Amino acid sequence: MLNERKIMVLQAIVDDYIRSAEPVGSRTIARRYNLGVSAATIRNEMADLEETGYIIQPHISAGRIPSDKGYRFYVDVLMEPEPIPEQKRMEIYQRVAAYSQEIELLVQEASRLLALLTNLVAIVVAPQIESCVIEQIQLLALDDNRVLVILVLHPGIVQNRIMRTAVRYEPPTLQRISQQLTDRLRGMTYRDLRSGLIREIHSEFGDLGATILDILVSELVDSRQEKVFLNGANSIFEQPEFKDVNRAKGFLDLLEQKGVVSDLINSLSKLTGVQITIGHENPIAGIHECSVVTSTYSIGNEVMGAIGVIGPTRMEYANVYSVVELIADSLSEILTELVK
Amino acid sequence: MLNERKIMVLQAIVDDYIRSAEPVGSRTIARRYNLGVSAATIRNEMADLEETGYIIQPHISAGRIPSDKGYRFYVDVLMEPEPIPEQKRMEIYQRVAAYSQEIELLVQEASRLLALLTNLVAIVVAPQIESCVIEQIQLLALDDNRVLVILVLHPGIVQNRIMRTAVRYEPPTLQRISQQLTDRLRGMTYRDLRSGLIREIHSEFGDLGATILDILVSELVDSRQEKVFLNGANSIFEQPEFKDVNRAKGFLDLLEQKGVVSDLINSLSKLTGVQITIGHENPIAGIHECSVVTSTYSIGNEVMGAIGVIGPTRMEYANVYSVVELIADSLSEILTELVK
DNA sequence: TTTAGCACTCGTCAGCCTAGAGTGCTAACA
DNA sequence: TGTTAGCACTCTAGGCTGACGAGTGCTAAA
Repeated sequence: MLNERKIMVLQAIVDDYIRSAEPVGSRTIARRYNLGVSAATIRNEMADLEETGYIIQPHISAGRIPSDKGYRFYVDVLMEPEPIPEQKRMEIYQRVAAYSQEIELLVQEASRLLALLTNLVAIVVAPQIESCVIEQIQLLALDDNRVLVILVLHPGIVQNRIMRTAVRYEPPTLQRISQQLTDRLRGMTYRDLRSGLIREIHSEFGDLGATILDILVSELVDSRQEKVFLNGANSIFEQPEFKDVNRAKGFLDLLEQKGVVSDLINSLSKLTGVQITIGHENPIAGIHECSVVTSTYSIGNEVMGAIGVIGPTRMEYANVYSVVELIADSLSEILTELVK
Repeated sequence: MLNERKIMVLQAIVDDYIRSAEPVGSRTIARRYNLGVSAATIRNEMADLEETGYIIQPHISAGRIPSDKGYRFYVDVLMEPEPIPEQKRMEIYQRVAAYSQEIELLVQEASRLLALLTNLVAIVVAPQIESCVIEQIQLLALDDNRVLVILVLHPGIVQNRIMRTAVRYEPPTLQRISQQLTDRLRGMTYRDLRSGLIREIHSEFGDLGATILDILVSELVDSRQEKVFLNGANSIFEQPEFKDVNRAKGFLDLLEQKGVVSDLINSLSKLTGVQITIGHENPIAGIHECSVVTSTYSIGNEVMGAIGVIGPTRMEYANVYSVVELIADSLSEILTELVK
């Protein structure tokens, strides 16, 4: 469909536009990229490219910019992921690894780094405790009327909650109940807990045990809404497409609605590896002029969450691709190592 | 110094400017606020007010806007905190209280609410664990080479960290060490731990105990940098003073440097009650055109952190004052109740 | 002391113009 | 048949201008 020269012209347009954010004219291409033909010839090719939908003319006397279809072709066919030098790879890995005491901090740092390296808005969905396996439940007497409930989930996630009690519970009692609960629930996931099973188990325990089960389930309600972190929201002001305040504000407001972002990320990260979604390919209206680059991160073989960036369709795909991939991989590696 | 009428004129200027964000002219005042005198008279008064520094003329043929000194007078003398209807007070209290399972969530929610109600950027400094008293230390075997260290601090703050060990520790051993550490450290603060004391204690314990002490101290390093939450950063775009993208970006970038904000808040919240700092009164260059309204929140009688908003000097002081006060009070009340 | 009137100063905005970039078309050329 | 040069045309960005309106300070009269 596209002959050699058309492809070269398209590539020149995409490259130039990504760099300059200005519509690219035929003369610019002829001058800057020496394709061996004159501007007039390039004009003809551009007319064809426009007719087949790869490029767009914002107004009649302007240069051309890539369409979503043009970017898609670029990403699928032309783009070569920009290699990241080994030293830089190490640096990034180290910097993320420095936060490996706590999973949430780790993920946050990955997000921050991602924003920094791409100059885009970084989005990270924290590990989803829904599908984590319960490892241990421990109760701890704090004083006469407070008990600390500690829940340890498989890949090293610890959650706790303080519970009020009417009477004092002695350590041996708590120890016994801890053991009972652990024996009964070990190996289950949060998801299992929610599925009616809870009611069945409820009766097996005394008052305290039942109350704790309730706490676990209500905890679950919190965890249902995934934790999403945004980073580098400010950096979008560097992009000329957001020089208009209202547009920038609209975009940020949209991202602020956390449900929106996690839906987006989840819908995109069904597949493994780096996914690129361009403009109107995005399921959410309102970001039809944005592209999203995501990947998932895992512990062992299990996908734990997603990470990605969002920015204008005009973004440095080759670089962003590599960075997202690298950070997702680093994260997986560190997390896997962590729970080994 | 200021006679009755000058005060009325000043009040009119401040009120009108806060509302409209446009320089206020003498005719506007004469028309809108019926002071019983003509525009010309008001002009004379305004000339005097300008000479004594209460108002400023942005350019020669414009109306007047309040200076920092003008706002200061307004805040100290003229302003009456805007009463919040009982029903709304309840609503706010309830909404914050809904998150009382966990202190950090609670504080976050207060911040979110503050941003929502004031349309400004809300800043909250989370409880400072530095000055919290250690209540209990508990060790829990997770598996052959991981031990969970749980630290319970006095006002209901729980921290945990997973520790790698070379060998397996049996529950009784861990129980014994937990008890030893708790006995020895109970009643101390993080701050105490840092102060050389640690080395002294170090030798009293075996390998594991010493390692755990180290973890507590390194935990401390993290906690040193206070947790600061920003909320509602987007809302500043609604303020006309930030209609310029670069200015807005500069402001947000400044706030992003978390050290800056916590220094700011700390320096302002030495005193109890609501503090208002206007324009150049602020210690930080870069926000000389902003005002900051802060208050502290406490558990019992001990100040735990600070909460506040930052926005352009032109802000609805009366309303913001009341809201900040209410939320700080609610927070204190809920937290105090929580640890009782 | 207050007020009306007047001359004066600016900032804003619409309208106009120009320079520059870019196009499509046509005709000539290889 | 594909390529190129030339040309007329279109459109935007940006600068300039002049009218308008808001606002002031000053003066003189009440």
